[in-house]
Amino acid sequence: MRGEQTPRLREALEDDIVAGRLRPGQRLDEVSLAERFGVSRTPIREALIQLSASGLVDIRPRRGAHVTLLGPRELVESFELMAEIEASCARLAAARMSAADRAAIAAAHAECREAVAAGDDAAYYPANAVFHAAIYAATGNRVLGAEALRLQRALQPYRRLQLKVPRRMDASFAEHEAILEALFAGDGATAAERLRAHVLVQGERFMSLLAALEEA
Amino acid sequence: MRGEQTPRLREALEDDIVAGRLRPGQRLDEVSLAERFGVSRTPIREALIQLSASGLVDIRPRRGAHVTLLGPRELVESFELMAEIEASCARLAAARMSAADRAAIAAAHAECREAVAAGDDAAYYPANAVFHAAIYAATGNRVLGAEALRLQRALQPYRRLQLKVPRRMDASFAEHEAILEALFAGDGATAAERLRAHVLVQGERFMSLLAALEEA
DNA sequence: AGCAAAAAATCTGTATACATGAAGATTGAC
DNA sequence: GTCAATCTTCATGTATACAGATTTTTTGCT
Repeated sequence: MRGEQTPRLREALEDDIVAGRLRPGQRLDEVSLAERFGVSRTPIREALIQLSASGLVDIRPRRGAHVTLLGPRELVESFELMAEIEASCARLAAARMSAADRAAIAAAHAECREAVAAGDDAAYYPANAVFHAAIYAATGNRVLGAEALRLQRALQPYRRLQLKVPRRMDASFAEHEAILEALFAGDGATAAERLRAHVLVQGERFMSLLAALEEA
Repeated sequence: MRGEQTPRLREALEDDIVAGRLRPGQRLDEVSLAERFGVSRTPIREALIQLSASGLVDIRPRRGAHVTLLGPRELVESFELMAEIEASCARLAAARMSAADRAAIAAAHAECREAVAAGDDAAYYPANAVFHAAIYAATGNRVLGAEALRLQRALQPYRRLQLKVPRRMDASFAEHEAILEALFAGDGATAAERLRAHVLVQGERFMSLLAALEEA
């Protein structure tokens, strides 16, 4: 066949993981996946290796590939890294964003507002991701932006759970508003601090949820 | 054979790239590499994919693998990302480092001092890397630390050139001293700012060098 | 009936084979 | 002599084959 299998497979698997159709910890059998996608094991294997590198899949020698299941410690550390990177994005975006960047952020924020007004969790979820991504893009630094996006996707499966926390959506939107205010005022330091806290609180709330779940 | 080839190959190739034996832009022919290491193309291919994910190798469809050659823009952006991450490390390390972490940083700094005293570029180079790595480790955040190390290695091939700038070693060491002072005083904000500047200046100096080279 | 040990089945890791697309060489024309 | 087009060669991408290891199942013993 023509040389287009591996990227397609990687994207398909990535979508499955990020969207939650494949859950953290689940085994990824090469033969089954090969049959499912109608290809041989080779491109499946290559796609899994790539996903392993971006953190979505965990491959251990002779034990196969599994959807990454972060332990409590790694989860806290990952959210902290995310918070630091997003804070950097905010600081740089405040200093550099173009009019188009500003418009994109405002548009994403409006999307979030609509979801909140409608009380629609399912709609807030992607709108939130777009809002954050718009800030990454506004830094003008594509390497930094790509890194932020990679982390965002790696943590997506875990955020899913946490959004079920009551009233989280409203609190999240209020935080967005404060971030946006500082950002548009050109106050990078404040925007960075608020965005850092916004991300960190997600990690903390998730940990609380995790602790509660483990009690049961 | 036993399942130990791919990791070994990845490390060998990574060493070759980071140490400069394989230069940015150089082609990585799968068949030649397979012959050189006495294995088939399969594990070579898997190692290359992994290196591609960590940024050391660039694979383009039907065009083969090459040692990553960052363009001017990507280089500036990568150094900026590195600067942001290292600044975060400094801030967190100042707040959290243990006595052992402090000792490790001090030891690495002493190594750097010896290299400077001896005027030994070749020795300063790895000692500098260890000094920075000690700060990453002192954050207590392994995910963050791993990310910082990954970037450090990806940029290593470019730093090599830049260390040839006259008197850069002395300036670098002086900056280390200022960073260490703030760090040991528990002043995370100052340590972060100094480390950020320390990394950024490397990127800028490199760009000047690059511009000078392109003139010739 | 429960547990342990051995055998069978299965899956991973590596090697090899083959086809398609790309790069280079050679030949022909201007 | 130079440029272009075609053909040849070669490398990548995918498929398939095979060996070793791991896991599961089955069987025998307590």
